[in-house]
Amino acid sequence: MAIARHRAGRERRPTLEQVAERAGVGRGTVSRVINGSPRVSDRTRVAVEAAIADLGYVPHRAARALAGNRADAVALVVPEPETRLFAEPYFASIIRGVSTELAEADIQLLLTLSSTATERERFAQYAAGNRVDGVLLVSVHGEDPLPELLAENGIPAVMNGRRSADESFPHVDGDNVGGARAAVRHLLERGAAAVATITGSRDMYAAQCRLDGYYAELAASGVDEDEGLVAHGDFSEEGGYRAMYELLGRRPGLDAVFCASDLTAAGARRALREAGRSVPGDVALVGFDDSAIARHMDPPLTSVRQPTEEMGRAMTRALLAEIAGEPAAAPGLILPTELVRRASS
Amino acid sequence: MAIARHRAGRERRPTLEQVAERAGVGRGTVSRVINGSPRVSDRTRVAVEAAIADLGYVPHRAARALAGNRADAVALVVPEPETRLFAEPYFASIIRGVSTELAEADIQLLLTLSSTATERERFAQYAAGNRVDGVLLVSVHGEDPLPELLAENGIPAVMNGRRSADESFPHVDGDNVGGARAAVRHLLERGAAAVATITGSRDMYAAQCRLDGYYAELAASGVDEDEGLVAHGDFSEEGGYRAMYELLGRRPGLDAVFCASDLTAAGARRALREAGRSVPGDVALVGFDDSAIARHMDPPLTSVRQPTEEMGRAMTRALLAEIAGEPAAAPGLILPTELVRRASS
DNA sequence: CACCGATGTGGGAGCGCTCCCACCGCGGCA
DNA sequence: TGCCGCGGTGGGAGCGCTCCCACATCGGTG
Repeated sequence: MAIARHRAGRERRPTLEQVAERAGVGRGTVSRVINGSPRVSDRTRVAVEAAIADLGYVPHRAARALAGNRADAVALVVPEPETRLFAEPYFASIIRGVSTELAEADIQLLLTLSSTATERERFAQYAAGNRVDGVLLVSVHGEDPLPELLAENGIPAVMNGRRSADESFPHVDGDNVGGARAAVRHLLERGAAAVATITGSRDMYAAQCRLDGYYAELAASGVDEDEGLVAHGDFSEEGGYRAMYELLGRRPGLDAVFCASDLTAAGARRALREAGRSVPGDVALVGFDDSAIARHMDPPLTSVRQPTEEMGRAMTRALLAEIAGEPAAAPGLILPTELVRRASS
Repeated sequence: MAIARHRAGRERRPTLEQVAERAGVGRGTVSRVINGSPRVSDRTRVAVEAAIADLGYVPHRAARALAGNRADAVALVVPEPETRLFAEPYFASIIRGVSTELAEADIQLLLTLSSTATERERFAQYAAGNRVDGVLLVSVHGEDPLPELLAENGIPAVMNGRRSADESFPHVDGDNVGGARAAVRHLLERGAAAVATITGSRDMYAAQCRLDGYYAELAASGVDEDEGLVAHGDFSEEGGYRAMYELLGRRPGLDAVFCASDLTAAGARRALREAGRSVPGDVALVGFDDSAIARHMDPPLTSVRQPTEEMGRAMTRALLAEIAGEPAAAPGLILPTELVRRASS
């Protein structure tokens, strides 16, 4: 029901009008100075700036938004079931990237957790209700109606990641294929004879890419594929644990495993320990995401890091461009990943 | 420089006026219905609600804010150097609590990362510029000028944690003393003969509380204090590592350690492993915060969990009450903590 | 010397709401 | 019957901006 009462004792802030009076100019001129219009003489600009400083004037956001038919704010939408995302450095640094980029443009960041599909539809409504200029989407699943809802309503939006190879929605993603290739190449270079992999959820495109990268690197290195070395996980620790046992049962001689996520690697590591295999002595292990777990595993886990902060910045820049009506250069942007070597391989 | 151009193709949303016309009433009446005023007859209310539904009307936030002299938004301020906070489930679930509570009140959440002290002052300016109705503060350090700046400007604010025992600023905190006591009691009950502790940064009040709890529980259990069993860390892994070696040097016979944070415990665990001590066989280990690391340590770490989601909700409720001008019931609120038992003890 | 465009500038007209005052109609009371 | 009070209602006035049109002013041009 929103906020009911006015606060007492909060002094009234100076208005444009007062600045204008003080500077001895008209309202329009002050507005021009504030918005960096070139159509103001230097002398006038200096005088206005002085008045602004004197009065400690700060533009009133709501008034600006109302008059200018914009919000000067963008929303970052996070699926509620995945607030675990917050627990990832991945996400933290995306936010940092978004935040710095927005600060430069003097645009506010609204954080929205949406749980149900209905709530996401409601959000599209709200977004349309002139509350935000654009939307940043994180962790979008295949069935999520939000991207299309936003598109229908003509609300600029950019998502993190892709839902398929030919994603038409504007997006910024890390190079999953390249990261997986680097990981596998690293294992091969270390002399691994049988490199296995534990995949992520099969219905997620990122998991598919990481598997593709695995195959691609093997092919490039002239190593024959062996389906017995591929086990399916679901990005979870438990999935990694089960898949590792599966692999050990099928190919006891394997000496390296590329896991589709750090959590998966943690599960695999547990299974390996139970099975009496040492890491990296018997089996070398590489994960993906470079999350907090990776650094704190025993031994610390080699992992693929995505340029997350830069991804946040890139998403934001793309969104601001879209909002400004600039024609999109490309539907999406793929940023390079990096292998972080630690003791597990 | 804010957003320059208008978007094309975005259909114009219906206004209050149009709803009024459709329902055959005046603007004021529709406004009353929207704001839940009791001074509307049932028949009129029904008619207006029907018109709202027909038109898919959504109030225009900026217009509301401007006319009503409020923002319907609160800011959550996170010190930039501590975006590592994001990587904590602690923080993630505070956000979840804040977010759900705000959603119920239909108030927006603004996320602000502020790095430097100057930037924090600038933020106080902005906050005063009618951008937000209130502010939530996380991870406030002793020298931070922001709380006082906000207070001077009469901006409602609530912080998470305390800077000292007699914190006068409105706050919500977890029961650090109680949590530490529970941890130590647990270790004693398991039969530990010599319970050591590794503290957090000495200049942080939370660290002091956890140490106080350690002493308090020992006293309550009739165990004599032994300064040799207390080593100082700084909440970091490296600090825990060093402190653990210090302890092992001084009291080789210790068989339990209460660590002021999970990260500290991870460092201690590494030192113990190097020293050939098993966990929990030789030494039982307990951490604090119940972070992601705790679950993924080997063995999984017993840790003290704070009711973080509830803390987020409580902070928000307190803030909304303050904004509404309700007299604060108490300067602060302390919520109980809980010991999560795992294999490390 | 009249005319013109390029610069600057002032200020009216809104943006979509909330607030509040005026007003209407009705029942109860003297 | 006349008057008061009150639940309900309409709509004017503004919130602080941006947009844009109108109006200087000034140096070239023909």
